[in-house]
Amino acid sequence: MDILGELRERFRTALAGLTDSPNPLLEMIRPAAEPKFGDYQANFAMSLAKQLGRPPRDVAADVAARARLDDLCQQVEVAGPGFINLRLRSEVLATTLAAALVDPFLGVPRPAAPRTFVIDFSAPNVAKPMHVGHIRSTVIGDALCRLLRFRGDRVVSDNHLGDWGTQFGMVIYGYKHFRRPDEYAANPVAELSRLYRLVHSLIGYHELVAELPTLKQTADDRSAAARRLADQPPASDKAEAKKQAAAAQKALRQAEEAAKALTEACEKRASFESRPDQVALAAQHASIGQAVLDEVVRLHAGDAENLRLWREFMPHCLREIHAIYERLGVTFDEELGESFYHGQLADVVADMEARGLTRESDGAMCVFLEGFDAPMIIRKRDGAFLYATTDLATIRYRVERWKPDAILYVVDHRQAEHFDKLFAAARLWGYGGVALHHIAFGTVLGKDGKPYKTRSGDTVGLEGLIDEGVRKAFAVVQENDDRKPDGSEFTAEQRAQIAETVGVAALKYADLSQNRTSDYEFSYEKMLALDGNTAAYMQYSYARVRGIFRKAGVDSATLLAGASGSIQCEQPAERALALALARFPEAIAESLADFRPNQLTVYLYDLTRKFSSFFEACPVVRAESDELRRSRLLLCELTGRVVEKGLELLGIRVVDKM
RNA sequence: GCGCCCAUAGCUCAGCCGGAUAGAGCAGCGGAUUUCUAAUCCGCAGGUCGGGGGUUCGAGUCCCUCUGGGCGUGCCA
Repeated sequence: MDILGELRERFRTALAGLTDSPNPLLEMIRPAAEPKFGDYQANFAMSLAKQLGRPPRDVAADVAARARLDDLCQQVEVAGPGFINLRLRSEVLATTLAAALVDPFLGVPRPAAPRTFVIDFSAPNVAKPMHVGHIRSTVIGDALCRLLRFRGDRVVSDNHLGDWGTQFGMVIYGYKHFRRPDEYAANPVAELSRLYRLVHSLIGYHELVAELPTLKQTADDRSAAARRLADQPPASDKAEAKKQAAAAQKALRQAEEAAKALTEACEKRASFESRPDQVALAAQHASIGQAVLDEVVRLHAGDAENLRLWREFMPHCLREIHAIYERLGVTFDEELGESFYHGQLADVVADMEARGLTRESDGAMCVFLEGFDAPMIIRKRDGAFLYATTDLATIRYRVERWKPDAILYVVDHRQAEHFDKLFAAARLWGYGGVALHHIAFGTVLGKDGKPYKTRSGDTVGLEGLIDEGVRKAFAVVQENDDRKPDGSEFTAEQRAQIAETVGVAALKYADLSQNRTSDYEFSYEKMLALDGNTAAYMQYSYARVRGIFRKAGVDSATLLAGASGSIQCEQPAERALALALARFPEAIAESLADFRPNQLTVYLYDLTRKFSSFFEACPVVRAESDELRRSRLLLCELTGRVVEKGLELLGIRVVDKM
């Protein structure tokens, strides 16, 4: 049973006749802020009293009486200005948990009308190695798929691969000019990756050199501006003088930043130029940037050679990223990348044109949208299409093929404006029937508060990130196993397996436990911490549950098949754990209300803490009576299952021992 | 310039649609182990929720404004 749902239904009946819109009021029934207020509290009486023009406490008492809660609550009291505090009967907890124990959905109610979601996430460029920037989309998107499916909705997960853009132009150009045939034959993925990096660095060098004069100019301008402000005589007015000082400070800071940027650029150039072979290559390929774009144009135009190379490279690139997905435990129903939509783009533009939605401007085909300064460009002056065009084609395809109720885009918050425009354009185009959501997330930052990079300023590869996490996890596993009082219990292979599970879990959990909208600071130390809100803490709780069953010599199946007997909640720690277990449905609902997996991590942390307290306070195997032992074993069993399921919904695995 | 986002304990962060005395972890301090995994538990200390104004019975949460920071901003994705 979903207790909160049941309480709301009781109050819905009680509110009949008092208000025409009970839903907002029912939303105000929630878990109690503090244990001393009970288990749940209803906060709507103050607001309802206002509407009715009656004293809030009277309204609260009246509605509480009409809700007929006696069978659910052992105590219902009106407190403060009109809060209704509710304390559940222990029998209600016991029957709720008994039902959850035999329910594959652990008490989470089935939806009356399942909906269909298309979830667009991960979407890496396949021509270059995945990096830290892909972790959030991949992990959050996967968790949302799992959560929605568990709730009973239909989900189509779609990896909208970047398989048709500039990155492929780089690889093709690299292959044509720099390939090492032997290495390509031996290890195509590594060689393609090398070619990508080489071309990328050559283009980067040329751009850097081209950019240098501008950087120098900016640095000079800012420095002059800062000096000018610093030399300004202070204003006589105090407030004005303060403002002046602040402006001078700011100008100085900007000047310093510009100078730093210039210095860094010069250092970068010097570093590149310290290798004569690189300089020679750069000189030989002076217009490599344009040449790469030309390769892309040829590919898009159907050039036989480039298309052949693209078809040859794709399987290698896909194998590379799939290896990472496998390690992360992430799968997709579809992987329809940009290339899939290529043939549909001209028609998208033609169709929108035919409907009178477009207007030509400076040679580009545009959709002008109300509320936006800049139009959405769907065909460039040179005739090429853009990602906006592909995104529109993708919406049309998805709507026609899957008829979804909603499409979710799990994409970096920096693209918010793009999606605002895209969704507005889609509505204009006639696709207003499907709900379109941008599930935005923040940036992964380094210790310096800037986007996470290696010390030399390169992006951090995702595979290396996982390896490092697993390596650090291994050290922890090893240390703890060595320290066990009865001697270590794992083989080297077991240690490695545990480390892989714990390390990957730490990485994913660290990401999922953040509010997705905020940036967060990446730290191995934090994510692999042994306590606090970390994956290891959850996994440890699960392992402890399994440990109890091993010690008790009971397995879950025989426990459940055994003679019935209800769960007791005499001890505060037992009751607190029972209540937390009964709230699993609320946690699922809360996580999906605004697509925030961190709501589930908050719940799991609360649950496992309560389990730890229970573990300390309440002996299970050595309980005073068989009845109590059985009751506690049932609590442990459900805890294990909820933790395992909760982590599974986050894409995280458990281990029996650690 | 315009637009969006952010500012909560020393640090990293929660805080749901406005609800009672703002919560965790880390770091700090003090306890607990002959006991089912101490990868743990219990306790102490730590706050002008960036400043100011407003709406409300009630504001960290909503509105206005200022300050500081991040991001985006017509032919990249």
